[in-house]
Amino acid sequence: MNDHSVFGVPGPPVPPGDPGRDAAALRAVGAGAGAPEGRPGRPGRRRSDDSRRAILAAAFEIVSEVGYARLTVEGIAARAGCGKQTIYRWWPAKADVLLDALAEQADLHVPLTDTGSYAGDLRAFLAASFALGGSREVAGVLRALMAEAQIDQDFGARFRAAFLRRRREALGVILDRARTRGDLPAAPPPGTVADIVFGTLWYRLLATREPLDEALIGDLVGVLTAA
Amino acid sequence: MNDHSVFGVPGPPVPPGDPGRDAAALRAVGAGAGAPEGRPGRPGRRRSDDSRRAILAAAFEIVSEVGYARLTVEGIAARAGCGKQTIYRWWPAKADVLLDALAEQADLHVPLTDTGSYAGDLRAFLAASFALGGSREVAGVLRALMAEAQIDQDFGARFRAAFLRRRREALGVILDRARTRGDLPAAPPPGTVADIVFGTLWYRLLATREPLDEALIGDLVGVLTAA
Amino acid sequence: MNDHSVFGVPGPPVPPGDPGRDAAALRAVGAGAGAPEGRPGRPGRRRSDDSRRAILAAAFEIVSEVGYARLTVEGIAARAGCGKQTIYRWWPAKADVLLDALAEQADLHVPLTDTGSYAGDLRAFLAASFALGGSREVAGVLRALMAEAQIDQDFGARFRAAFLRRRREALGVILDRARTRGDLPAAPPPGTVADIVFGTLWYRLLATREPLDEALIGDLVGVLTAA
Amino acid sequence: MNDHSVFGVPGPPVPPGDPGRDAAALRAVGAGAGAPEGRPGRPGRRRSDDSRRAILAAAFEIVSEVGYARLTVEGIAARAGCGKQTIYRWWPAKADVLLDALAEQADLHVPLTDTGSYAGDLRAFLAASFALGGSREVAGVLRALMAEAQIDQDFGARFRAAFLRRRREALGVILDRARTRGDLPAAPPPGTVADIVFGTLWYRLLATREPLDEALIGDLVGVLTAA
DNA sequence: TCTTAAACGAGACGGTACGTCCCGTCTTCTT
DNA sequence: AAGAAGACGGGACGTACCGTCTCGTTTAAGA
Repeated sequence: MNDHSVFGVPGPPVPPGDPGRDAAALRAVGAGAGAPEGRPGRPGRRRSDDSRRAILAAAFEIVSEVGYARLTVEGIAARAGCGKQTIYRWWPAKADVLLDALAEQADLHVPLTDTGSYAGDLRAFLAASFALGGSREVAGVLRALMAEAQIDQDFGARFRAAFLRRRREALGVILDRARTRGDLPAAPPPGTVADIVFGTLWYRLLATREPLDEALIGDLVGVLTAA
Repeated sequence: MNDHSVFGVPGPPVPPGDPGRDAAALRAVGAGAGAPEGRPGRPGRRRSDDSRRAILAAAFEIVSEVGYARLTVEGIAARAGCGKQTIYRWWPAKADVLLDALAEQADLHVPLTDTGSYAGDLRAFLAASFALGGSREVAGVLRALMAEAQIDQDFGARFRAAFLRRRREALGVILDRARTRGDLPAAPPPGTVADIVFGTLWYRLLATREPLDEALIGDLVGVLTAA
Repeated sequence: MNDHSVFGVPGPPVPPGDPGRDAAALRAVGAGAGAPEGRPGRPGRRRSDDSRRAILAAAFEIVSEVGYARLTVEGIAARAGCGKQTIYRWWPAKADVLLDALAEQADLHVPLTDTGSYAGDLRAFLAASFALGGSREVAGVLRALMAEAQIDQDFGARFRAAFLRRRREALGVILDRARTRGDLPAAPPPGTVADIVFGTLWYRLLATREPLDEALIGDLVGVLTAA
Repeated sequence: MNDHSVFGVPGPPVPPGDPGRDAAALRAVGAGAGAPEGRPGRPGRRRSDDSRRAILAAAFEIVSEVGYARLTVEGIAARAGCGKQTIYRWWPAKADVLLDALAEQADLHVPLTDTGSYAGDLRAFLAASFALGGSREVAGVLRALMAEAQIDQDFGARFRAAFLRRRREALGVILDRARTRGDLPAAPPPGTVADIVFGTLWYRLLATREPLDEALIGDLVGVLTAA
């Protein structure tokens, strides 16, 4: 397997053991995006996949049209044609809806194809990451999620676990491979490489809002393969 | 002059020529932190400096105690013992209050002492910047401001102009000096150096929330002086 | 049927045919006092009758204690233990709340018993009307409503339709009966009789604030049955 | 002297004895309309008559244009080109400004010419009173004043003393003359006559808002001279 | 087939904060 | 001392959403 899925990798969508109170929270991150099957052997109506998709689409559209500040749960429900409770039942906060919507709308898969060299792998990884931010809508959602992660501590934890950490793990695969191969520079250490790579990327997105272009990829690869 | 003030450098706080309608909005960013002098030769009660300071202190305290999500204009007014209108009169949004509060509470001056080498200058710059983020309260405010800058477009523009750009300009002084001195590496270009430096810094603050430590300074300086 | 209810006479409180968009506004005047039944066969939580009653009671109490000038929607909500929106959802203005509270608290029914003579009917009508104004609280509410009707044009129209007109209609029944019976004086015409009767009553209430006593009843009946 | 001035009759406009704290309140009612002379032998700037007139005119215009609900002290000051303090210095409430504005704008003098008969005097009195209410603007102001008198107890007392009582006194002159002359009916007593006359008049103004026409005069005179 | 249980749409609920308006007071400089 | 100007502390407005709580309805699983 060459690809690394951002969401949904580690386990089955629904924890089979305990459909308890916190199940929604767990499901909502990384798994809410998956199939909406409630545990099979249970009475009662099943989760509506139509609603789920309508909600994600509505959230993505609204945030694209009017921005995160004007994204409200009531607005999502109205556009999706569902009740508010249906949203609160499955996602703990509107940012989680957006996180799932991102996974639904954008291709978050990072190619981890072995290009034969650390520089090549890095270049491919950066190109794919930059492509993501190339979409105005996706960039807006990413900015909103990172912002909300600062404001809502709980969502921050979920965002780190479900999104940021997986990107770092993906980069980790490349670094492992380079170490095995023997063309990984001694410095800086892998953790710092990740900080520099993702830091630069996010800084462009959040602070300068300049496009993520080819030149930057060259510069970053240059800096990280120099020593 | 060796120091570079983050706020208030380029010009006098109050535009001397035209005390026009939008002066309040202008003053509120980066200059609202300055003295609250309405032009003296004008009728009418003067802006209360007591209130101004009470508001900034209240904002900083509240955000330190309960976080940005629970910082409200009403809460600031209540703690500062002033009316809400007094806040709205001088700051366009609560984030602007916080931006001024930051300038009031934290030492935002960056030392630009010439240490004799690019590496030394960079090391000093990073140490001072990291020291800022070392305070739990200041780090919290910085996170909140960057978050709000993503959510409120107008504040984003003010935040970039009043804060982010000035930090880049400070770093620019170091890079200029290195170029003159002749020990600036050919790559990466200055703009990318800034992206990498600030990107890494902010990424630690926003994403990993790991402490900004000595090791990271060494790694960054190493990477940027290698080529 | 001998009695003439001030509110709710012409039809059932809730128009059975069409529960349209403006139903709330209609219900709020003269019918808001009735049962709070949203049509049963509708989804969604029903209107809370506890809240409705608590709001009316709170409004009446506050206005009795501190006067109409210090009656605020926020105060009503606080005392009633409900949200402000619950008030705004069902009444267009605080005066309408008070109008319903009046109907809830005071006996606004006017006895139209046939006493056998115009003078007797009139005397009974006046006695019942005066009794209303005899309560300090009810008199205060009536003054406030008439005042608000002057200041808020829209409420004025509702007040006339829901209160003033119905009183006139009640008096009209007496006049009709007298005409049929043949003991109605030729002059003045019925409309003027109503103007004189209600005018004198309201003038005492609003302008002189003297008690509405037996002597005045005698004088009025005397004047109107003289010719 | 045949005429009876509504305002300013009983005494000199400025109480000569004590220019104390409450002087403004006293002067403001019925006397604020008079000459704006501060006590002559006093240092300091004299009261500006320009401002006084500008304020009264502004108040009358605003209330005519947008109604009493939207009449604010700030609005008056802005249109009059004066400071708010200048209003608060001379009038205790905006309704008092309006009361003075009414006296300034409308002819409130009631003709007490002796027509030779009670019926004739009454007819002339009513015609003059009805003429007042014929102006849309003046009617609006009267409605607002009576409304405010219900809501603000203190203004109510001033309004009764400065306006309502004087109208009653004017009618009292007619009644006295009729008694002397011998053509005053035994019933109803003078107080009730005033209640009926003014009650009917105000009721038309406040409640039915129908025009005050000739027919009503005839009916009233008929009723009151019948017995 | 009937019962039970869950999810659904709808929408009212108690509540918090918003940003605005205006109050009446308090400086400040000018007349 | 009064005037224009205008900032001040304060209170209420009417609105927007929050997250929760009924409602009647729909859909499934188990009896």
